[in-house]
Amino acid sequence: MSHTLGLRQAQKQKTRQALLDAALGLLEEQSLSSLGLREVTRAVGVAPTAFYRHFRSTADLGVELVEAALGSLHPMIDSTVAAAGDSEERIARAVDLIAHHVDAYPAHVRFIARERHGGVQPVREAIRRQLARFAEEVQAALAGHPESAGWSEEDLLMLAGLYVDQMLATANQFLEAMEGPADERDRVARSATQRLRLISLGRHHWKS
Amino acid sequence: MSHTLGLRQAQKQKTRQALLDAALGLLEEQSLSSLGLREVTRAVGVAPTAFYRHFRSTADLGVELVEAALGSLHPMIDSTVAAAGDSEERIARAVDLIAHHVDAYPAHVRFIARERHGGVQPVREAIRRQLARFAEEVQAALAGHPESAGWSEEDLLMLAGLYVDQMLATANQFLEAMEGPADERDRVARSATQRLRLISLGRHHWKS
DNA sequence: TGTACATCAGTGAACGCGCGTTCACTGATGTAC
DNA sequence: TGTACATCAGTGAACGCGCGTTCACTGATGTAC
Repeated sequence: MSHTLGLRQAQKQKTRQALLDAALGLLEEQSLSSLGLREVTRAVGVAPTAFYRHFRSTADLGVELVEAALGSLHPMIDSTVAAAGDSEERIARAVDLIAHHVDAYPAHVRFIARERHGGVQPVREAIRRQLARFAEEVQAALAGHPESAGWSEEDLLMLAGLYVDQMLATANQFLEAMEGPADERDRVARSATQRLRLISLGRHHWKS
Repeated sequence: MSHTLGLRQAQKQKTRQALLDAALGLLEEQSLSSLGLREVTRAVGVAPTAFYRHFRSTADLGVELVEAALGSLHPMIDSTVAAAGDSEERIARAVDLIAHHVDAYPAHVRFIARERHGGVQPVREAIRRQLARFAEEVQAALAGHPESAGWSEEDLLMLAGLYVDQMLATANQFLEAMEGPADERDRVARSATQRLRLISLGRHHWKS
């Protein structure tokens, strides 16, 4: 390692992370636009004023949460869209990957769903940017498939956007299923698989 | 007409509607979970306590807004899914209908997008119920098509859900396009049309 | 290693403000005769 | 039509409370020599 953080910096990072974690927890039951700075500091156990050492406002904190929730997700694309195997294998892998991601990070998934169209403009913008990046990356990965021969750039981006929307819709359905009966999860997985199969079918018969 | 409302009842309805309208306006820039009762009454010009003559809470008002935003939309299904014409004609009509609806009721569309995954549980529930009804109605309409021969109930509902999600996604894209350059609207219309074409293609090659 | 000074993450008191909710009220509308 | 009483949508004062933000502070950590 090139440089260890000083004690002071390390402690600051720890508090900062605690604020982010506490906020994410509180956001499971409300929207960012009603999240109070004092709520967050109270949950962490620091003075309200300590908040300002890390964030300008709760909106600012929200933008950071977007990065935490979506920033690390980009490598997932290669392991699905650009992976080996036929359509059916890729679909199974994608649905499985989404299910596991929702299990591992339910609060992140809920946060993105909630704030994508939420009341805080900078956060909406940050999510929109990240999702646009996802769409472009999926587009690039799709371009590598032999099935994409003859497709225009525009239509490939259309298909990529459709896939990204499906990814989010499926993640939300898994999330909602967590609060219902146990077999609801399987139902969601089956339905999501069928949706992707139908899209895949449409793709293979596109302008051919 | 069978009975005219008394003056008192008529005036009460008028105030009630003014509260709903004012709330919808305020919700263009924030989430329901941060909407204050006093904000709403201030916008209307009545005393804060007057609010309680009409709603228990802002969450209660939100549920009423869901009915206002989605309740009147059910007849739209017949004029698209169950209408005459081939796939291409139905797709053009659907995209056009969505575009006009967003132009006519932008605040309703924004409200539904924002609160579908928002921080107020009873409102989320109300939206979920309405969308489930839409999906069932689309399913029933799809069942009337000759192309649906051989489809299982489950797969028809899957397809119906896909269409409902597309409807919402497209409405949101039109809404976002209203804040951008004028040609963005056309781009959204074209992309939505292509998405529906691809889904339609997949549908026609399903298990055949 | 020790000393003197600088930095800065977190503190705690204080502020003015708007919130949701309660309560007894007013006065126009509705109803019974 | 007129009178006496009931209803009830909207009022306005009052309450306790938590909010975001300011400010000067403290004391542990960091740095220069």
